[in-house]
Amino acid sequence: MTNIASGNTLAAVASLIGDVARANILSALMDGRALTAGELAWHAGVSAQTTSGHLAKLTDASLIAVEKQGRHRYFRLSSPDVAQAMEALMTVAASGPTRHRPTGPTDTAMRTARTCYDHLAGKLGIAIADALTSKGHVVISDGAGAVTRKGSVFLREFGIDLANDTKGNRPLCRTCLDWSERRAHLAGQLGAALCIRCFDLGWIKRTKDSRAVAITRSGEAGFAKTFGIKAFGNRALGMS
Amino acid sequence: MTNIASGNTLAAVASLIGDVARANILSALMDGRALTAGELAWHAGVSAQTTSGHLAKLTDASLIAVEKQGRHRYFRLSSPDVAQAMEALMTVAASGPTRHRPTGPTDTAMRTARTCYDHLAGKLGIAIADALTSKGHVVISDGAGAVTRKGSVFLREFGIDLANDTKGNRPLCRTCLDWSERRAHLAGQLGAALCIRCFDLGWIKRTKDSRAVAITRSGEAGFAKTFGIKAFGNRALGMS
DNA sequence: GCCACATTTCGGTCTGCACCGAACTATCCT
DNA sequence: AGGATAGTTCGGTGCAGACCGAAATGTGGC
Repeated sequence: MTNIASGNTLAAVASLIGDVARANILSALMDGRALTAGELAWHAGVSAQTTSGHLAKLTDASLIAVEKQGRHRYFRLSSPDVAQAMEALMTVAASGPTRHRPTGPTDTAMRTARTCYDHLAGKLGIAIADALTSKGHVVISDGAGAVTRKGSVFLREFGIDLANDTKGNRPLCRTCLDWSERRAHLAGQLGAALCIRCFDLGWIKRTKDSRAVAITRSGEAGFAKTFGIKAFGNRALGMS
Repeated sequence: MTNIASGNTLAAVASLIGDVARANILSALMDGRALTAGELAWHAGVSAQTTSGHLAKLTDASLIAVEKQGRHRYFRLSSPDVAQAMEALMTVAASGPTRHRPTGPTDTAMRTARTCYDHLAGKLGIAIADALTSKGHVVISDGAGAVTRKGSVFLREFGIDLANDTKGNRPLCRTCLDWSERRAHLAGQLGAALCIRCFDLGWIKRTKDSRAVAITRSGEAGFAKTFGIKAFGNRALGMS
């Protein structure tokens, strides 16, 4: 019983995430959007009353934030910190002993391409990271990434302009360990910008009731042409 | 109830961390060392029998790993992933609504300087990161850090040699958000190397029963001379 | 004003599990 | 061998909290 401060409230937070219904709620919010209590009840798999209680607890602890809009209440993750904690827990969960992990259709879609709070993850996210790395546009090591000079030019052409710092150092970005692939993909400013750009270009579309994203026809062409990534959909995702 | 895979086992892991006794156990292991079941029982604040049960659960889930040595069983965190998840949870806990966070003497020591798995955290960790940043030895942004060319030279002189990658890109390092200071400090390869070097130089020493580290007399002189960090101990930590 | 829908509050049930006392196994020491 | 120390297993107790039914509050549409 050394430090009360860390052990105590740390347990409280983990305990909140440690309930299946609440974990499902938080997972559903992992794409960064805000959902209503009703939608979250559906995701949680429990009744509306029970969900209400869960949402109150999560809000109290500031894991999620509310915004009232008419007769709906929209809930979202209160900060990227929460998303990062969730991702870290998923990584631990995925690296643990392989329980019978049911690989349903939704699961397959999730593994192919999904949003991870504000950036892309899954096979697509990793393929993009690999493509940028192998062409020398970004350098990744030790859980971090940096955009090279060459990369800055490439990204600007693609429609992304990242701010250099005052001394002209190349912009850095966070990497995020993918729980499904156990590989690093791009998060941080760059990851968010890439994700937004792909949505804007119509290369990917959100799917209903899931964080999985679908790759459109033009997306298939675009990813192949710009990043050299081919073979989407049900087939394995690879690079040229 | 969309994805069973993520929601399910994620909750199991979080639930394990979400018990006060187990959270204390994991916290005690956060300095990367291996402790015996008895020591962990003391940290957990519960009886040996109860602790044994907790340790079995944590081991089953691969959150911790055991090593038998005579009549002792040494437990340690099974991977840096677990440490990262813990750190992420602490960050969320610290950013939440300020409960009466008891600021005892141990707590003060923890805030001043402590190990965070394999690197330094607390005021000291941040002061080092600040010092290296302000002198242009490392660049930090977006949850990542990079060592500059100038920084490589400085570190080599200090006794740390980090491997450049094949293309001669400067080594990157992970940063870790400090739950007590809400600032970034250096983790990853660089953070670990710095920590080891400071121990080797005798600038810091481990304290009994805590992750807090004590700054030695020679450490005070060394940190001031090499990094320009002054005013340790009970006084506030600052930079010249 | 009235109905439909979204969400919360209340009350009560029931399960899960953290906890300890006591007894048991294993290892080291002399 | 005998005693001490480290750790586990077993059995029983008690509390916390997740869950739902029913009813209340709030909000928008007609």
